[in-house]
Amino acid sequence: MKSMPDAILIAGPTASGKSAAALALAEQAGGIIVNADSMQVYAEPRILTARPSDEDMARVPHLLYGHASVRDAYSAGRYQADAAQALTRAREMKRVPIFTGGTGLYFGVLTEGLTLVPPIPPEIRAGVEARWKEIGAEAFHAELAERDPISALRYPPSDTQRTLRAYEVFEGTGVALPEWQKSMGKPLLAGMKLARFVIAPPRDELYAGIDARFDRMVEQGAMEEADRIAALSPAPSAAKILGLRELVAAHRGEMSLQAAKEAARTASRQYAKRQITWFRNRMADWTWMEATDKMEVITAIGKTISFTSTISPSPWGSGR
RNA sequence: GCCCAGGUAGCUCAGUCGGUAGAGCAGCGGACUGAAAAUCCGCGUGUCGGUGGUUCGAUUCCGCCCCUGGGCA
Repeated sequence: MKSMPDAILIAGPTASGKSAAALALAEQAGGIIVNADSMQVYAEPRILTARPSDEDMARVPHLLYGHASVRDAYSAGRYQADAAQALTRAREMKRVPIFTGGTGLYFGVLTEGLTLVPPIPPEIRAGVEARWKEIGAEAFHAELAERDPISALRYPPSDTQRTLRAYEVFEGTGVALPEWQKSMGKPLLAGMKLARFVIAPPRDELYAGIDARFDRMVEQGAMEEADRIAALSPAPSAAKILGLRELVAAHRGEMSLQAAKEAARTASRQYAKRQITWFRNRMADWTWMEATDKMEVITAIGKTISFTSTISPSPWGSGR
């Protein structure tokens, strides 16, 4: 049967309703949902990261949700390996993988690939970070320029994240990052027939949804969850879960709950804006949907898929 | 009622010895290759409370009015 693409990708900003849409779609299409969100991979937080509920997970198989610990350093590289496994698993189960999430870089791993840089040993990473702290951004940037002039030119000293990365790649491998980047690894979904969607509700609706959702999270115990997670000393990758810092501060009485909520909501809105910027400029050729109602979304997706594919009269069919 | 202080960007405020005004935050646009819910870059969005007067010219000086906060009663 050719009615189904090999994989369906659903990208959308936070609180866009993409998870609900993916769930409904997976039920109809006999699919399996694969996470493409950098924060929903963690096991300990559930409320703060808006992970699918146990009930949802029971309805349709889900992969890569809560399979890592906040204590571990997660990364795009690890996601690549995990997603490859998930893809294999979906094939074994004969279910269409529906990659769902909001992390543009992770979708990049799926559709564009990642440079094959060897893993950098944690000791080296720690050493590089210590060096940065010791001599300061400007001097650090100057040292980077001696090792990797191209990256130093590309990234300003203020871009901590990228200057650290370039520096540690050189320290760890003896080869500059741009050298590595000349050869790109194969995209995980290379050669597959894809149906790609971006769910983008109108900005004001999205923001209103974000605000309402954060209140709901707090009612559900997000503050206690935040405190529990902070106690685990999460790795840097997990420590930036939106709202975590604010709610911990509120829990300790260093900030009013009101102020914490306000700050977290603002941070979430800013995040959604960044996501939209990525989608708009990097996923311009995907199919865009404004719909906020999940039924509208799956109907729209169904139409697109049946239109794209040729033979089967029923896009959802028994499809195997 | 009287006396002080203040009314300038969405918010908190700076400033103009008279030549139509800027910071932070928010917001908007953009970048993005292993921490990406991260990191970084760019953009000021305004009847300067209202109304008269002085002046070539008033957000700025003067009068009156309105509003807010504090004090005295």
